Amino acid sequence: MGFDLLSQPIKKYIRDKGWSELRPIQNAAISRILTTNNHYILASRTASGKTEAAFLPILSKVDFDEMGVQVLYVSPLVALINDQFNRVEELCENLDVRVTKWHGEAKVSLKKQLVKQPSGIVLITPESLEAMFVNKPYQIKSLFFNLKFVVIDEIHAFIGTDRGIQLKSILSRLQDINQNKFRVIGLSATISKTAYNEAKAFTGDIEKTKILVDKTKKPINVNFKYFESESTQLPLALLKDLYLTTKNDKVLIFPNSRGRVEEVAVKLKKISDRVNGHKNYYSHHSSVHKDVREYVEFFAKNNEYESFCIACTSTLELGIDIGTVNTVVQIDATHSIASLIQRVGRSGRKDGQKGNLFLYATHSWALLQALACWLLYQEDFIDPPTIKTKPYDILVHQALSIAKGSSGVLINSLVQQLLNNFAFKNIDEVEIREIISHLIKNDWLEQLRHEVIIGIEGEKIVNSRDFYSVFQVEETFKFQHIGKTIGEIPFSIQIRENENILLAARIWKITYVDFKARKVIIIPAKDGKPPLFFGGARDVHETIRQKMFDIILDNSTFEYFDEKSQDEIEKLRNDFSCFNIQNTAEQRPLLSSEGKLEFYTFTGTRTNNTLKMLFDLAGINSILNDTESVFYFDMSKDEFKLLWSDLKELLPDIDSNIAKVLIQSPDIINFSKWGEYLPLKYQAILLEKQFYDVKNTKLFFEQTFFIDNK
DNA sequence: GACCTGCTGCGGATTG
Repeated sequence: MGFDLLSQPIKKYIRDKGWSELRPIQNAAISRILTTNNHYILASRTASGKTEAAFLPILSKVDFDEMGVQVLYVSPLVALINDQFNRVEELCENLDVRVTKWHGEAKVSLKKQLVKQPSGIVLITPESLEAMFVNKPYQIKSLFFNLKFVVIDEIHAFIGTDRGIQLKSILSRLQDINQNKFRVIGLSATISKTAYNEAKAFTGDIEKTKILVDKTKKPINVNFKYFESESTQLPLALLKDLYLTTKNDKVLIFPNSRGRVEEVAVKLKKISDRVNGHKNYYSHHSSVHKDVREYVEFFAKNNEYESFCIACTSTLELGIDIGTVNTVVQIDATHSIASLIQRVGRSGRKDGQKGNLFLYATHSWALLQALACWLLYQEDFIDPPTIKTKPYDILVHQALSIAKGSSGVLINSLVQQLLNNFAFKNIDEVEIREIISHLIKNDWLEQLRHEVIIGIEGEKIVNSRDFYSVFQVEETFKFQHIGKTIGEIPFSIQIRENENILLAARIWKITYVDFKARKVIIIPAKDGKPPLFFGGARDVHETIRQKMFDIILDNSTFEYFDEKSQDEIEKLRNDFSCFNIQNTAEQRPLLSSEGKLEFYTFTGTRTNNTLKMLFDLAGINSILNDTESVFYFDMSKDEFKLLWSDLKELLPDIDSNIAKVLIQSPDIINFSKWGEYLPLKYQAILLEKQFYDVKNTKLFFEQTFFIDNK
């Protein structure tokens, strides 16, 4: 067993803890990490002891008397670093190892101490690593030349994201300055089989990376409830039911948007006040100030007996420790199965305890989507990540980072560094040279003979505090009450004097707006509106849409449904009963009535985006409602069918068509922070992969047959 | 209706 392989101090730690046995993932990880030289991805559900699974063997194996930092732990969240710092320090209590936090809010004096005498374990974010490469290029070598292990926590949060590509690039650069080769241990929540290779890609050596999976699921009691919504506000009946369901419990509520989070928190609190219930109603999302959020986390973690209710967005989806939660509520569907799994995983964290999940829906398509996600979760299907095979935009960022960090680099050397970087393995030399020339042409880089340095325009970019991250952020207004910041909200028409607004589960009146300093002064009020936010809807994968279609066309009933939920599903089934569908994989309903046409595609968001672009290019007027995956047209079905075959002609030349779209509306590339620094042709490829889905659209054209209504 | 994540280095004022 794993235990026997561990070193004496680690064995003592386990005995002192009184653990009677190790978890399956821990046993597996200990023997593999200690007896092989492979990289590992440890995939298992939340609270299954993954951190210990990685650190017990690593602490047994590594000789911390050696020079240089020995173990680097990378996390997507500062809050997680602060949590894990305490756990790692505890794990090290029988060892003489220095553990250092390194992120934007960590103590500068401790960072300086580490630089002076590099050793032990460092906990860091990808952005702080990026900053080290840019600002401390010489120190990074003395810090990390002798690194033995890199632990990537919550690696699923990096898979299929720009931040993940940045992290890969940084790890590749770290491996280059390492005297040996460090090993990588990735910790992941349950991920899709189709994501395995993508997870392995973080180590730079797919062949030598093995995945250890513990498929054990937490048993969950699930209940679906339906309350039709007739306005933008949540129905009172839903709120009352929600109050009664959760009033004596420790609860997380996920209502999908920041505005809704505030609405839920304030309205439940009001009900609770009226009937003398508990007062522990909180809201937790990115616009609530960090101090307030930390207080909420602290309260949830440290009170044993009191009930509480936190309405939140995906801020509480990742592994921040908030102690015991008994019940999770999801209002309307999650956009993905992965997200549902993460949220479900937050309940019933104690061993042997069942989790409780309530899925409330306010309209039939949300109910259908929630059900589809739940059924796919039961079938162990998880949506595959979207993979950007040619991340030109992140390459631009890394090229600037290397140029800044080296203060002068030979062009050939820069090209080689990018070419050898495993984050960019699908981008070839011709492309890299073309992109570098474009950077030089626009003064982001400057050529001096065979070298490049940062150009005049480039200086503005790399010297900004915003350089280290690869994601976009909106500018926000600070909301302050007697000198205390309550939250930060992006500009909207609501930000004006005498407007009342909900924030941090309280109601406020705006008394003063300072547009120059972006500051808003607020005082408590009695009544107000949820804050407005503008943001894109999130992509839904075609498998979820396919499942939704399958549910509509079969006749199963669900024991975890309330009566109204079953009624709503039956209504949808009835709406589609006018079609004689035999094969749900290939046939799609085309509903015509009096010159109007509805085309139900039941496909993914990006495929719908691509279809929409093709309709636009062909001059066909259409309206897309992605929530219901339906297009509306003002024409007869015969006209449409004729035009449809013409659309196919646009597909072979899709690249130049996408380039046309870009020229017409250059802002469409705004989803990528570094995309605007690319030549147009590379922007088009980025757009094709991230916003559209040409591959699946081609498949859709090949497979799809229309079925008319009777 | 429609999310989230991170942050250097320096100068100058303030405080113990």
